[in-house]
Amino acid sequence: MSPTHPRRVHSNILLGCTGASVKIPKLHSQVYYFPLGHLHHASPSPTTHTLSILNRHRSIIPCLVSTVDLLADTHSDEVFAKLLLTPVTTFRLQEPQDHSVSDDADKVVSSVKILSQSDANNGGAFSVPRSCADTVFPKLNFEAVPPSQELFITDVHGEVWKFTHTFRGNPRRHLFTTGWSTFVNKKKLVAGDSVVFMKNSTGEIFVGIRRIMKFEATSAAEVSEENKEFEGFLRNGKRGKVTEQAVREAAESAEKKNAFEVVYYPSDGCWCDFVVDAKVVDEAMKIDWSCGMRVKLCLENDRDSSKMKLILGTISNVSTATPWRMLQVNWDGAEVSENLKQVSPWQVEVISQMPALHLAFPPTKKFRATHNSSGIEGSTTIQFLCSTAKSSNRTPLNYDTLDASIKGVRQNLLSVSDKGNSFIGVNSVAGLSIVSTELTLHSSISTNDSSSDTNISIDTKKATSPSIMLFGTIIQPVQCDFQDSGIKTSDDEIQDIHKACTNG
Amino acid sequence: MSPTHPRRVHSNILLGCTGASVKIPKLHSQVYYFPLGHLHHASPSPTTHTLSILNRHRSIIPCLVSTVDLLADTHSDEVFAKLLLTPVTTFRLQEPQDHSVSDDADKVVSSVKILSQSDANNGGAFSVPRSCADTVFPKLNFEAVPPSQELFITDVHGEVWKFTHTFRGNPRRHLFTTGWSTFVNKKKLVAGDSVVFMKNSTGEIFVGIRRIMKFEATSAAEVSEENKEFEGFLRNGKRGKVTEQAVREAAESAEKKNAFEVVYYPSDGCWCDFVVDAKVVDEAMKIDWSCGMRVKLCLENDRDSSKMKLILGTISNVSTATPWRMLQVNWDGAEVSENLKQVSPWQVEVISQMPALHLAFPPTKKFRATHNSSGIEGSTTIQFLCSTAKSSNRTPLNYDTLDASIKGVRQNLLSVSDKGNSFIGVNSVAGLSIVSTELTLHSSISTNDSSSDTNISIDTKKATSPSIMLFGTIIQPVQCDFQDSGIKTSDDEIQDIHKACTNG
DNA sequence: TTGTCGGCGATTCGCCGACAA
DNA sequence: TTGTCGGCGAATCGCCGACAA
Repeated sequence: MSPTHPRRVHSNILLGCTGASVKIPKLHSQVYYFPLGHLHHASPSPTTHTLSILNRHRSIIPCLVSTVDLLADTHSDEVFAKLLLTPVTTFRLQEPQDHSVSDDADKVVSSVKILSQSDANNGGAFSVPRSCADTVFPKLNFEAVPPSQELFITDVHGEVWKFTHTFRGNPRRHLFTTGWSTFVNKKKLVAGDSVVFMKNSTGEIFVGIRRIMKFEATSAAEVSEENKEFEGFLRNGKRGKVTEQAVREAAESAEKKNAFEVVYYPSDGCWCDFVVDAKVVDEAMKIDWSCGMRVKLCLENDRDSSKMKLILGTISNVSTATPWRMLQVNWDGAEVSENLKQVSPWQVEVISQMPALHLAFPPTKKFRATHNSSGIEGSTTIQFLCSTAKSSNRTPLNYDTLDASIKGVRQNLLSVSDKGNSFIGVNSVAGLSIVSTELTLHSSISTNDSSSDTNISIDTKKATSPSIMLFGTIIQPVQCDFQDSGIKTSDDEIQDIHKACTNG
Repeated sequence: MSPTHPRRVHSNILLGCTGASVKIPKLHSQVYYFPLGHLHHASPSPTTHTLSILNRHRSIIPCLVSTVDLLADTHSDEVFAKLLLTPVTTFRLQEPQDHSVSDDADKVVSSVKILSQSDANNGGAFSVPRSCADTVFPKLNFEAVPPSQELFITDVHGEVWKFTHTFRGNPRRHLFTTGWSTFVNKKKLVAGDSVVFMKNSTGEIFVGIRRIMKFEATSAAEVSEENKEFEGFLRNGKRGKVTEQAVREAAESAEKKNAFEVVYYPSDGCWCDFVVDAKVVDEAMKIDWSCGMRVKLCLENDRDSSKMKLILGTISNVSTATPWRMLQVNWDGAEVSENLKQVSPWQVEVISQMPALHLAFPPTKKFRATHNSSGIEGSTTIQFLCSTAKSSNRTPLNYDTLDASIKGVRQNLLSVSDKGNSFIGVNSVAGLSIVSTELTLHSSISTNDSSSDTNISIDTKKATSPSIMLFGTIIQPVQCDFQDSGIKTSDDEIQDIHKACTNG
C-alpha cells in the first residue's frame, strides 16, 4: 500500500531507532511462526472471520528465515523488518551458525530524548541532552564565542539534515538552533515524540524517530476527529501496513508449505513475538507451566531505555491451544499493558525459590508494610504453588527439585545463546533477568522505595563485574547465594537494597 | 485502507466536483459488470496473474445495484462511488422505475476554475472569475467601499471555510483574500488544481477540488522522488484505493453469485465504465459493429467543462472476447488518450450518413482546404464503409437501410432514457451527440476553424430551443434535415457554422 | 542539567494597486 | 476580464538570556 519501496536500513541504525532490546531473526535461522501472534500484530481486535480461518490451520509453524529486510517507512520514519519465511517439516539439529556477524560488529553509540514542549513548539530550539553532546556529537570548540558547529545528520532514508549546534545561555547548555525548526515541521514531530541520535565508528551521525502513540478508547467520532490530523501516518498504534488480509494469506501459504512474507513493526507500545527462534521456544516449552507459578518479566524502562524494569506475577491460567501467549498472569503491579495480561512462555522466567530461604531474616518494619500493602512475598507464593499443583493433579514439587529444574533451564538457555540465538520481540528470557532474580528478592524484603509496587530499575550500562554477552545484552554471572554473589554495580538503587538487606 | 469512513456526499455536489457528464448508476437499476473494466480502473497495467484469474470467469455479469454510496475521500477530497452489486441470472424486463428522483431535482449551479500561479502561490489572494461571482456567490453591496462580504463555504466533508470576498483593484475585480491562504495550505492545492464552487437552491455554497495529475513515465527513481511530496494522497492518477486484489475478489464473488462491492473514482484523466446500465449495453450491442464504421465520441472539453469536444474515427478492429472496449478505433485527431484507442460500443455513436446528402451543396474554398488537410468527409467515409462491409462477408447496406437502422437505434435510446437510465462513465451515447451529429457534418464542410483537426465545441448550457432531458443532460430534438432543423442556439461557434453553411 | 518564559530582530505572510495580456 | 509583479504593514518565526525546577 505504501506508494514506493521503503529504503533499506542498516541493522544497527534500526536497533538504535527501536531500542537495543528489539531482536530481529537472523538470516537462515530456524524459527516458529505463530499466525495468531501475526494477527494480533495486525489488529488488536481481529475479526471472527480471520480468527476462524486461522483456527483451521496449525497454530505453530516451523520455518526457515529465507530473507531479512530491514526497512524504513517513507512517511513516518518507522523502521520495520520484512521477512520471507519458508515452512519446513523438521529442523536440522544444531546447524552451525557459520555466517559471521562481522558487519554488525560496528559499534553504534546512541542517545534518545523525548521532545519537551519547548523542543517541539516552534521556539526553534532543541535542548540537547548533555550526554548526547558528550557521547554522540563531535566535541565543540569551547574557545570560540559562542562555541558552535554545523552538524550534518542522516535520517533513516539517507536524507541529510543540517543543524547548528551551539553551547550558550546562562547557565550554559547545548542547543540546536538553525535547522531544528525545519526538521520538526518536515518530520511532523510533536511533544512526546522521541529523537534518537546515533554515531557509528566512522563518526557519521544518524537520527531516528519514535512517535508517541495515542492509545484511547476509539469511538467513531474520535477516529473521525483523529483523521483530520492525518499526516501520512497514524498515531493510534494501528499500522495500516499489516492487514488481516495479509495475515490470512500468510497463514494459508504456510499451510501449503509455500514461502510467505511477514512484516514486523517493532513499536514500543506493542509487544510482538510472532516469529520466534525455534530453540528459545523449545526450551521454554520444556518447562511444565502450571497455575500458581511465580514468573517475572523484563521490560524496557519508559523514561530511560538504558534501564530495565522488572515486573513480577503469578500464572493464573495456562492455555493448551497454542504456545503463543498460553500463560495468563496476574501481575503484582497495579497496572500493566493489555498486551501483558497473557504472555508467551519465552517472554517470562520462572522465579527462583530463594525467597523461602531468605525469610529466615527477621522482617523489618518496612518489609511488613510492603507485605501488607502488596500481599506478595515468599511464603504466600509457595502456598499458592502447592495448592494449585495439587488441584491440577500434578506431582507436587519440593523446593529442591523445583530449584534444580529452574537451574536446568538456565543452563539450556545459556548453551543456546552461545549458538547465536535470536528472535523477534523484546528479549526478556535470559541474560539480564538472571541478575534480576536476585534483586527481586531483596526488593520484596527490604526496599526503601515507598511506592506501592515492587518494580525496580537496574542500570545495565554501569555494571562493572565480569560479564558475558547474551542475546546482545551484557549480563552478570551470579551464584544462587547472594551473600557471596558476584554482583558489583554502581547503581544507587541496588546499593541501597544491598545495604538495607545486610544491615537487617 | 483509509483510516476512517469517508463522509457521504450529496449526489449533486458529487456531480459538481466531477463534472456533470459523470453518471452514477441508480439504486436498484439493472447493470452489467465488466471485471476487465474494473481491473483497468484499478491498474492500467494489470498483472498477468489477475488477468488469468479474470479470464477464467465470465467477462460480462448482469447485476442489480443493491447499494449506492456517494463518498468523499478524507485526505484528498476526491469523490467516489461505492456500489454493492448483486449478480442475477436474468433481468426482469422493464421493471417500473417507481423510485422518484425528487431529491436530486435540486438545481445546483456551479463554477470551476483552474488555479493560476497567483491563486496558488502564497500571495494570499484568489482571483474569483466574474461568472462565479455573478452566478454562485451572493451579490455584493457595491455601495460599500470597498464592497466586501464574508462567505461561509462547505467542503465535501461538511467542514465550513470562511472567505472574505471583495471587489477592488484597478480595474476592479472579484477577490478572495482572508481565508484563502489557509484553504490552499490545508487542502494542499497547487497551481493547476481546480476548485469548484457550487450553490444549491437554498443558497448554501459548497466547494470541491479536482487535483491535477502528473502523468509521467514512472521510473523507480521518479516514484521515489514523488514520494517525498506525499501529502495523504497521490497525484499520479494511481489510486491506492482500488487494488487488483479487490478486483479479483469482486470477480470471484460475482462468479459465485454473491453480492460484491465495487468502488469507482470518476477522475477526469480516466475513462471508466465497468458498471454500465443494462439497457444501454443491450442497445449498443444490437448494432452490427464492423471494421470501417465511422463513429464519434463526445468528450468533455479540457479547458471549459461546459463545452463538449467531439472526435471522429474509424473502427479498425472488433474484438469478440468481451463487449467491454471491443472496438478499436483510429481517431482522426492526431493524439488521443491511451484509454480511447479501444472503446466500448456504448461510448460511441455511429455517424449518420447525412454527409452524402449535403455534399450536393457546392463545396466552398474552405471546404476544399479542410478536405485536403484532414482527408475526411462524406464520400470517403461511404467508400470505406462499403469496401469493408464486403470484405467481412456481410450483407452490404444501402444508405436507406443503414440510415433506418441508425434511426432505430436512436428511437431505442430515447425510449430507454425515459425509464430513468443511468450508467457509470462519461455519457456519450445519446442526447447531446444527436445534436452533434448535425454539427459534425457542418464542421467538415465549412468550419472557419483553422486548426488541423476537426474537433469542435458546443456550448450546451446556452441552448435555447425546446429541449428534453436525456441521461441528465439537456438535449435538442432535431430533424434529419438540418435546413428545417429545430436548432437554435446562441453559441457563436454554432452560429458561425450555420451561416457559413447556408451562405455556401 | 534542562524546561519554560518574555524579549527582540529578521523574515516571512498576506493585502494592496499598478500594470499588462 | 484576470494573471503577475513590487511595495508595504503586520504577524509570525526563531534566536537570545533570564529564571527556576
